Amino acid sequence: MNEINDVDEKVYRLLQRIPKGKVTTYGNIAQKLGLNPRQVGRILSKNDHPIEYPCYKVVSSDGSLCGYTINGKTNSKTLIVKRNKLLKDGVIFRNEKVSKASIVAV
DNA sequence: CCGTTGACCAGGC
DNA sequence: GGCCTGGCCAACG
Repeated sequence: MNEINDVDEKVYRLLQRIPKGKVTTYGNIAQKLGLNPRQVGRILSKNDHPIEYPCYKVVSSDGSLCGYTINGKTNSKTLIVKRNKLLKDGVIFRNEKVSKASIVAV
C-alpha cells in the first residue's frame, strides 16, 4: 500500500506538468519544493506509479538515466523501459544521455 | 545509537 | 566530456 503524503503528491504533480518531449532533473524538482535532490529520488523509488505518473521523465542533472524502479526492482531492464518511454515521447538522445535541449525546468 | 546506502549534485582536475 | 571528492539526508539494520 502506497500512501501518498503531501510532499509526494507535490512531486507527482510536477511530473505531470512536464511538457511532452521534455524531461526535467531531480535537482530541479528538489529546488522547486525545497527538498534535497536525494529525497526526490527516494520518493520516486519508494512510491513509483509507473502508470499514473510519468516518473520516467526525470533524469540526472547531466542527462543520464538513473534508476527507474518497477515493482520494487531496479535493473538494466527497467532502465531500458525508461529509455523507450522517453524515446516514444520524442525526447532526443545523445549517445546514452538525454540531450540538454530536451531538459526543461519546471 | 551508529554505519551504510542510495532514482543526486556541484566543483575540481 | 569523464573521473573523483565531498556534501547531502532520510531510511534501514
